[in-house]
Amino acid sequence: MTYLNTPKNYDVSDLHLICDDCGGDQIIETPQGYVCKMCGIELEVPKMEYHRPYGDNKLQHAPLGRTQIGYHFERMRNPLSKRLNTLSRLQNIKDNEKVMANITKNLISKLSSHLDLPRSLFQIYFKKYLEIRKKLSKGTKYRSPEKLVPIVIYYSTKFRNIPINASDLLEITDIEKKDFDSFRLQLIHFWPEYLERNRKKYILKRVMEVAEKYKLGMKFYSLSHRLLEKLWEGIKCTKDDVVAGLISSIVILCNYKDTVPVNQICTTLNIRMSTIQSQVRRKIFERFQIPGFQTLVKSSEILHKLLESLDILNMENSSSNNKKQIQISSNTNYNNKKEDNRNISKIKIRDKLKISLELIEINLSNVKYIQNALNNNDTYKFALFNKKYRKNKTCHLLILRINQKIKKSRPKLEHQRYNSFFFLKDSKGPPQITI
DNA sequence: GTCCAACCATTACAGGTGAG
DNA sequence: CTCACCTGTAATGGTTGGAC
Repeated sequence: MTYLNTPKNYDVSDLHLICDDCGGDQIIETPQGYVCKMCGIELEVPKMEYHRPYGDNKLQHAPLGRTQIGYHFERMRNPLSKRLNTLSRLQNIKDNEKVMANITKNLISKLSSHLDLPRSLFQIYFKKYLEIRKKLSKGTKYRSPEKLVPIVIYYSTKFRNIPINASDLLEITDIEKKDFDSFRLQLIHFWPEYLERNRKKYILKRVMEVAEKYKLGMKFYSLSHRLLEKLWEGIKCTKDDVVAGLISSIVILCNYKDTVPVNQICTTLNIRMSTIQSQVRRKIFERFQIPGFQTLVKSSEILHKLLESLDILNMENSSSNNKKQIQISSNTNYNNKKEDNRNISKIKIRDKLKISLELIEINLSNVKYIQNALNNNDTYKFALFNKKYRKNKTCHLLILRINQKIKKSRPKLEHQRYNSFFFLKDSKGPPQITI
């Protein structure tokens, strides 16, 4: 490759350039380089920028920005070189935190623009980054912007119910998936409010994305919404995208089977269809003890019957007319709030499936699941807190006895959310509650 | 109308990962 | 070490469209 040092006031023809492609000598100069007039090809010969020639008897000064105090040899020859060195060293001293802040800002900008995230979130990311970094002790690996920024961006975005794809994020960052995942457990210490985020809102946003992409309309959305509300307690213990995929797939299989393949929905939500299949098998069929599960698609008719029995498909009767709300009057009303009444709701799964089961949902506020020697395989035990607890440090004990017939299908309790849970019973008699 | 290849959806299963 | 959960992928099945 030939490098040309082209002085001012020269003619391109003086350079005797020849086109690499057609061999023509009609070459013109453009801002991008030399171009053949005949075939329009840009020549491989690079166009070099010309500046004034170097004069070793002059100091090179940059006109703007930081002062450039000559080259090394020039400085050495200068009688004031020691002073220049000192000044140069002083000028280069920078506050480390400022340097890190700049790196962080650049990284946030880069990742946000790659993922098309709203520009308005920039300051939120930066503040959250500083907040978490402050809590991390020096020397910890997550203090570096390369690791902390992706984590902050991911969780801050999800916290605001804006969909974000973790694998896309990981692709353009330096953090390993292993580190990214392991910080999830630590996140609770630095950001306990994250656990309180509105997951349902995020999931419904994902469902809305599916509805818009495949033009399924608002009916699809409202069916999914109702299904989510009815099954929430049983299906919530997994990733948000999986829950969104699960309810979308069930509604698709029941009402839109010929419109969109389930596989497409899963691809849109970045999950595997096999995941949805196992979710349906365990969380719908095994949970409700419905026999006859073959595969996801082949079981669509049974799912349709289930949705009918849950009164989800009947949009006209959308009011909860078959949902019994039972208020338990109690003098343990904490802070005199209406919401603190204990609600017991029953949803009957009708005989279309010939299953005589009832799904009991009990929402309890100010309770704590007791995990100690008091527990055995036959009961759940909860502590009910009230005003008395504050004064006397005493509380009521709520014991829920599990019906022996369905003991095998005892649902797993999530240790983080005690105040609402489901269990199944057969149709004979009410659940036994001892207070 | 039939055949066949290409493509896509679905199913089945092995394997990775992390919690207990 | 076991189990639950999820992912990745090969195998299988079904559909579509072009050639004859």
